[in-house]
Amino acid sequence: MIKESNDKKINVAICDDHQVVLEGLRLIFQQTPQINLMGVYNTPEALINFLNQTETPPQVILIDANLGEHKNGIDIPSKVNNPRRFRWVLFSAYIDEYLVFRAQKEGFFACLSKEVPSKMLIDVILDSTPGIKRFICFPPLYSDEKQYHKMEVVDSALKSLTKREHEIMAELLKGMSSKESANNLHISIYTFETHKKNIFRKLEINSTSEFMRIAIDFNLI
Amino acid sequence: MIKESNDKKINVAICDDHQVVLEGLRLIFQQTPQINLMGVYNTPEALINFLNQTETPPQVILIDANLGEHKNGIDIPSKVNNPRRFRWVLFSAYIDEYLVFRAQKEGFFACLSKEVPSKMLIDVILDSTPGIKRFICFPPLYSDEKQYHKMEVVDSALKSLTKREHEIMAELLKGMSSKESANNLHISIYTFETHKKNIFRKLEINSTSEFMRIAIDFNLI
DNA sequence: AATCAAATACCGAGTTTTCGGTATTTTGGT
DNA sequence: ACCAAAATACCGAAAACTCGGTATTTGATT
Repeated sequence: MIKESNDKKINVAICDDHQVVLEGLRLIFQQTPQINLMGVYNTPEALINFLNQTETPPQVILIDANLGEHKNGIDIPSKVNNPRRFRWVLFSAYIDEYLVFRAQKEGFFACLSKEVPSKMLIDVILDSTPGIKRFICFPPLYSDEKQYHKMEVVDSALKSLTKREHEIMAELLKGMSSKESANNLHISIYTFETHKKNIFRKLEINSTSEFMRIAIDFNLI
Repeated sequence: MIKESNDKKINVAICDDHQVVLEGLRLIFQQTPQINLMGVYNTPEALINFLNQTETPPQVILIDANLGEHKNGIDIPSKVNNPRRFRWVLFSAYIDEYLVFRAQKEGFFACLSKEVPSKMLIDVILDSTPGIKRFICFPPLYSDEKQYHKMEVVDSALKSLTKREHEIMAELLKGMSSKESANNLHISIYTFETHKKNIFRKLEINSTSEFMRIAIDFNLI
């Protein structure tokens, strides 16, 4: 699985839950002399384990955004010791403003759609030498000031929610009435509405439909 | 791009908007003697064009569910002349009950998650000989009677919606109030509510949250 | 010219949600 | 044992939504 790094090749590790992508990338990288594929992982745990233990670290880590079972590649750097040792490249089937927003916050070097030709992927990996600071995104995304504000509000709001508020959110997402939801959680409808009110205030919204829309836009579902 | 069919190899065509998947599958199939890869397409249009014109049709067509820009691989068979000439295999990053439900309705032979190892993918393709009728799904999904009823209701309801009702739906999905939505469409709030009422009746639901939930479950968004 | 589906608009009653309060109990940490 | 945060519960008024009606206009088809 793991090869020794040799010469001046760029050492790369990849993580994707799709076997064909993994095997495809392996074959593609094998045909690229400048790249040395060190490790191929299909779960974030396996990758994190490798990164925290290896003595010959990769320069670049190519990681899929959607790793199944609600796991997101974007959360991986923060779970690795000294994540800034590596150049993280996010590789995703679906790219939207919020994904790019979070990728930048988490210190990713680039965010690429899986639609890009493999040549571009290789170029980005090979360009990933120390010194380059600019965040690379393809296809490029535009987000206006209003959108950016909303992303910041939602992002920090979500982090400030309590455990119970998260449970109320999960209940809201089922699309039932407050009465039903309160019953499900075995609490008074008043309590449910209070939690809801607090969530809405933090998210700066004022209706359940708006909440559902945010859930869609911000991948809460 | 297109090779002549030779001997007893299974002729396969594939369509996926992700370049690395396409290149990966090409390399994988090249290493599989029983498979002859006839064509590789990154848009449904290119695939449909090929299928409607070729004189040496493939036996199996491997097609990605999500083809970007709201295009879905599931809709392709119905756009091809005599689609039952081919064995359609759906290959998707996300699999849920509704996807499988629709795949079966559209006459797909199998529905596979992209998480499956390439060996399984190849096995399914090679098993795809005339005579086998059973629908293959991996990972297998269970859906109870209630879920199935809901899928049937929603599926037929969606087809019965008028043009305007689709526009009202799109507006609903924005998560705004009826007043705002009616304004956006330049119609009276009464009209908007009437359309909404009719949509709800067809979908057998009675709140906007429930509608949003359906939109999520049934990929209306 | 007649017909039918679709789109438009309105009414009213009952229900639910939204949101400003206040207040008590439970829980976790120092 | 104390403190602060979290979770619980309730009130009331305004707003919004749901849903049963009815009814007119528009557009396409026969």
